[in-house]
Amino acid sequence: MNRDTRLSDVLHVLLHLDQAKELLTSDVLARSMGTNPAVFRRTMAGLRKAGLVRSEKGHGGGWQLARPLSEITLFEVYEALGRPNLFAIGNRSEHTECLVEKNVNAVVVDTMAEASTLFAKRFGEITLDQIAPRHPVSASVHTHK
Amino acid sequence: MNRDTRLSDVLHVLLHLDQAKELLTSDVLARSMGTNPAVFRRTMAGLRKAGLVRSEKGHGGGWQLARPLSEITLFEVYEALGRPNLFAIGNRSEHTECLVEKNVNAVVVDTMAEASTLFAKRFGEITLDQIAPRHPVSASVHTHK
DNA sequence: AACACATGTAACAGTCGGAGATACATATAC
DNA sequence: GTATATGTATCTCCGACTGTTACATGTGTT
Repeated sequence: MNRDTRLSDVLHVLLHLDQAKELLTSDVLARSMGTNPAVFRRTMAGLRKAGLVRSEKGHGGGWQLARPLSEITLFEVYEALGRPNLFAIGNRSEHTECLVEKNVNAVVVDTMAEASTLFAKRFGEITLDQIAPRHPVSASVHTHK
Repeated sequence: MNRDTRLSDVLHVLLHLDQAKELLTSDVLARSMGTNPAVFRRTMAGLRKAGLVRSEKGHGGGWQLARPLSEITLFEVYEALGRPNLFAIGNRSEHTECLVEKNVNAVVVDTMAEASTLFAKRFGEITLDQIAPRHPVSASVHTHK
């Protein structure tokens, strides 16, 4: 399956936004993310609704952080993306008459729930400033390729 | 993304195999799994190679357990399937020059590794007899729909 | 007002991996 | 030899993220 890279993509962008003094355009940020502006805006829409970033239209417009990195947890970012599915595995049918299948489903679901809790815990503990490089090497946004 | 249901499918089948006195055919087992014989055989091929089950060709042939449920862990089954990918999320590129991206990738990868360890631990602790219903309600294999 | 610039979003094609389906070779019991 | 079952190759189907194009909306400049 194709890996859903939105979380890591968006984190990357947020850290770059923090290093920037002015607004950065979708065009520039999409390039740093390795994709195109439309995909970028689609992905960032949730973060804007969640109040993590602001965007300005028109001449001189672009994107900026709405809060300092220290006040944004990784979990909030994950939620703002719409809590995308974490797992590639699962049960064929959630509701079944078969007792055997019920037991199997329970084991798989329980383990996934545990893992899910672990994700939530770790992500909730980490604020974005903890991920930012201590001594920013460059204030410029790089481009891919 | 489509959920990979092979693990739960196969567990389901193994528990039914334990309840059966004789060999069960791919046709019967595929029906109980809710799929068709070819998919079933493709999925079970790994378990046969791993020595968890045996299969006999020809008239009166079919499948049987090669070991008692108490000597098969959930983790062994997972391995026999070829350790299918557990997660739907990931990083866009594993190797990058960007320091920011490196940090982000590390956080995501580390958390996934932790979750992966949790899966391995839980799965390793559980033998299949622990999932089997205590008092088998029926020795017959049900069919879907 | 006209224009350039930037975001917002809809609509549709591309991609990748599991799942479904068919065909056919191989092996075994009767 | 025939019926029965597995073993496997080869397609197509499907769903979710990704990529792309097109166009509407809003904003600053001249």
